[in-house]
Amino acid sequence: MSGFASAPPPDASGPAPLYRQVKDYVRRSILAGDWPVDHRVPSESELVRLSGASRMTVHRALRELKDEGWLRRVQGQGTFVADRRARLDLLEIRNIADTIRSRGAYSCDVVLHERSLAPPDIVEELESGRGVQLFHSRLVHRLDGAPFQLEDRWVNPAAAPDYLGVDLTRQTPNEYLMRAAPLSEVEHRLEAVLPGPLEQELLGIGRRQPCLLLHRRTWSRGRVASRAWLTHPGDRFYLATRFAHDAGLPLSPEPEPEP
Amino acid sequence: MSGFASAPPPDASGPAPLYRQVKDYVRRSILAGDWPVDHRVPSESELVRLSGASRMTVHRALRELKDEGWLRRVQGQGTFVADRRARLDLLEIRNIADTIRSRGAYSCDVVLHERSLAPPDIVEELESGRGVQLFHSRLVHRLDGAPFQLEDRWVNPAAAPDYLGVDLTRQTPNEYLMRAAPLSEVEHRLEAVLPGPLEQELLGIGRRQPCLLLHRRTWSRGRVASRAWLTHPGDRFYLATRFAHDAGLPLSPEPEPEP
DNA sequence: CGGATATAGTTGTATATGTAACTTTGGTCC
DNA sequence: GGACCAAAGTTACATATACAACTATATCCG
Repeated sequence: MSGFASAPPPDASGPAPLYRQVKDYVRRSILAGDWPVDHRVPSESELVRLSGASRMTVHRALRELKDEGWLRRVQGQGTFVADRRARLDLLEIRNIADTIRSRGAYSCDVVLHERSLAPPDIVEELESGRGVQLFHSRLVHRLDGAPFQLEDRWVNPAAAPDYLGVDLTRQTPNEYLMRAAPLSEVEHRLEAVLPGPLEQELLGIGRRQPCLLLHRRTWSRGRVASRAWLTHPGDRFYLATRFAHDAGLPLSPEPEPEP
Repeated sequence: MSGFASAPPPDASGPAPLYRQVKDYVRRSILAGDWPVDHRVPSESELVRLSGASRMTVHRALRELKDEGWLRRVQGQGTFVADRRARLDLLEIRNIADTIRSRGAYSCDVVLHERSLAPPDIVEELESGRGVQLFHSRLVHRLDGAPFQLEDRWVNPAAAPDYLGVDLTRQTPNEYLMRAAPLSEVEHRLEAVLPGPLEQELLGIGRRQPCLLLHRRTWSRGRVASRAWLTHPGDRFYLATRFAHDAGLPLSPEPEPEP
């Protein structure tokens, strides 16, 4: 076997770090279906042998995959493929590209990117004048090639006049807008839906697959800058975050015996 | 300064690992407000001096904090406190019960409220011993009489021994637990699902009605206190946050007059 | 057979060390 | 003054090594 370094980094920024190669190898094996849930992943020493990396490097790769919800590790026992209903953060509003990149290779299809006349309800939500043409884009964000999120967005030309000139494959709408139209306010609404046929096809999902739909509206300089629908298959993991409160513990009652 | 090891592990399972102590120190400094956004965090070598740990250990702590969104690191430059404002939504998810009350008359049916032997996966999630009986409750929260949310919850007796004696029609599980087992940490996971027949009946919804399913796990005093499934018909509003950014203020053109 | 014990294999943490890449700063030279 | 270069300080990656903690299995002994 061994398929290390078989997927060179899509970007040309030199070879990926070793730990990353090991991660990719394991992740690919899972995504390809070679290792089903609860399958026992080669041990650290085994992967050392397979990859040629040191144990610390292999350990780091596996630890990060565990933290990201791909693996389940049991001390004294081994490493296993985790149940994929595990976490992925959607509601973390940082841009989708970073979220995906932290878990695999990011890519996207630009299905639509044009100026067009919006239906009345959109016009109303964007609080723009009637008859004004708006920018409209639709993207499929992909993780390791598989559809991950469908983004349908209307943009207010008054807030981001250059939107049509942006290469959305190099910069997500969110990334561009954050720069071009500094965010002043955001509104979110979350919903569970059964998508229509078009969305089903773009996302590559079945008819009975429920999805999370995140409605999002952003303001900039007192104007509505954009209105987006972010659709996300609901069986592939979801938002998870863990928030520590510090439980009211004293902040530093005991100084430090500094040598 | 120095407040290392000031927050002893809430659980009594021995001292926290070193890298964890360093993480906690940095996180505490941020949460306490000592280090504002863009504040420059002590360098690795500085933290080595302060903590007594090795550089690798300090490096791991900072790297994980970066991965978790607390820090921003720039090679050749330093480590800075990241801007987490855009992630506030996560915190908003906490008070769902209050959300229900704010919309109308609240009532609930207690479908189940007992001590019972939990299936293995639940036991694992609650991190309780095998063979230990746990508390189990299932409620239908109603808004103006109509089913609004289905709550299925397992409670750790070690964290809330009196749970069975609580009148859940007068006090929601969440309300009781907040008092009885002070919250130290929360984990959420969100999912879109098509509920099974039982849930459909309890919620009074149709076969093709997708729902939002919020997984929730709470910690108290170092223990997992409870694990809950909150099911919510997806055609009703679920989460709506609007978050203002202090639009008028410049984005800190002058970050930090660091001596 | 049953139980205690030793052993091998696994993951978790920690350190010491080295190299590479990047940024800022300061100085030198023209 | 301007361009170039060197040095210091920073983060990033990788390795070798060691020990600790935990699990499962095999073995020995009564």
